[in-house]
Amino acid sequence: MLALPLTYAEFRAVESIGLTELCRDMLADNRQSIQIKKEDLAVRNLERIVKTVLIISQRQGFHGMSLRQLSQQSRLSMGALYNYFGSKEELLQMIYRQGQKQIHQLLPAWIARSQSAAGQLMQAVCCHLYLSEALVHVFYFFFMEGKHLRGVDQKKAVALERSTEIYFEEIIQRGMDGGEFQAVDVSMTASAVKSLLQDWYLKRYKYRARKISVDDYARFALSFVFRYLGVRDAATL
Amino acid sequence: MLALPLTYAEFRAVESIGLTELCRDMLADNRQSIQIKKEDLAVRNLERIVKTVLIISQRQGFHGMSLRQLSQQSRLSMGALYNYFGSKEELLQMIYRQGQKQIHQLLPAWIARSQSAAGQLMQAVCCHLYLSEALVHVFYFFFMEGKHLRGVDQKKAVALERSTEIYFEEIIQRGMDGGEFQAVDVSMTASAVKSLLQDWYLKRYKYRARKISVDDYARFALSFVFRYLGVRDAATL
DNA sequence: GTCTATATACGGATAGAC
DNA sequence: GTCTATCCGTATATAGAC
Repeated sequence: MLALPLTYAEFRAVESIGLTELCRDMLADNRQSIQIKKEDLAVRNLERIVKTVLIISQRQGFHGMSLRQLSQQSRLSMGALYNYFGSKEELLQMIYRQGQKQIHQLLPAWIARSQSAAGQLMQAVCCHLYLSEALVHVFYFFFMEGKHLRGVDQKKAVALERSTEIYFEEIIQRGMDGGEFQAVDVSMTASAVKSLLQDWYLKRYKYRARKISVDDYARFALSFVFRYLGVRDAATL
Repeated sequence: MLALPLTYAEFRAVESIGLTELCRDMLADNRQSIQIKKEDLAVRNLERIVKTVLIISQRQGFHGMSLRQLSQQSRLSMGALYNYFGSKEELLQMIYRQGQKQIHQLLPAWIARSQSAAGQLMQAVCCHLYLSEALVHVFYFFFMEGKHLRGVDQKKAVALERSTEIYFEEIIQRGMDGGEFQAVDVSMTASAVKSLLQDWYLKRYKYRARKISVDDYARFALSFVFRYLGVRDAATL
């Protein structure tokens, strides 16, 4: 049995990640366009809004969600909503940009905590899975709605997708160069790893139904990839 | 280098799969609700409609597509459109149901062409990849819009997803029982295979940019999985 | 700060001319 | 069979009362 460098519980104890924190940052980054003065109130309402957006979008897509529906389910009037964003499109962008920041901040930091390529791969896989677990709805939203963004935001979404893949490419390449991993197609392997990680939040309902925890999944994904990379006794890493 | 049981070119030569064929079937299955008498004309227009729906939906989602937009881009008037479907919702269902039929018909037939578990796994992976290559836009549409279906169709979508996974579970289980594969978690492994197959049509742009052909991808995916299953010389299969 | 009421545009859908 | 014109509901967004 492969030993994880850190469990989800440990991760959560160290990093404070969640919708509340996300919304606090969101408020800070959009202070000029959000009218509300009282900090607490603003964060609380913003969280209600974002949470509702994520839930409705998961079922109907962001396009399919009307602001009336959002207003009813978040129990904020139409007028009140417009104190928090200028337009429906802007709301989409706000959520999107905030989520992107999280990944950019966390992933490299956690990778740096290990020296060996195998260790870094474990850190990266765990960090990505745990982050997507803490913010499942956000990640799911990203995947489904990212394609509907336009202009600059569209480019940023593609760039984010690419940049996380590059982290994996670099680790795999370093592992091959250092003799830890056997020779493989680096970009294809990184791509496969990414697809496994995405499956976790795209098929959340499935894994929940089967009572697979994120720790279970991390162990499985890592052993799957390590075997391909020819890492014999991943158990002792 | 792993030898594929069949290439994409060979697959296409045997099976006639494409949007035209899909639309011909679609017309046959909805003969009562489609007003148009002339067979050829109906198929041609239906294909224009479906093709346009898939393109617009890929960018904006089905919800985000207005029928006016569909009318303009397909160069059929609003009135004409309504000769081919009764409502926007019905159009979605028509496309969805037709695509489902394809998978249910093809996958089991191709799997049956091989005896060994390893052989069946190759057949299943190739068939799934080639089918999704022939109908990329349809598969992409399925994944993105399947979540927005309601009622019976929602259930059917989940059932389809599950049924293809079961094909893989069965093959892997049989391979383990027969000693061809080493012991693994069957459901997790099948799930991982499925996620690799989905990546092909979900990230089509990426692989096209990198000039990875579907044959390349099939070889990679199979070698990745075979190594996990402990199949030593997949090259000679 | 939050609400209700409303302006304005756009959505799906249909009727009826050609 | 196809088109144009139009109905009518609902969408986003805003103004102004409280």
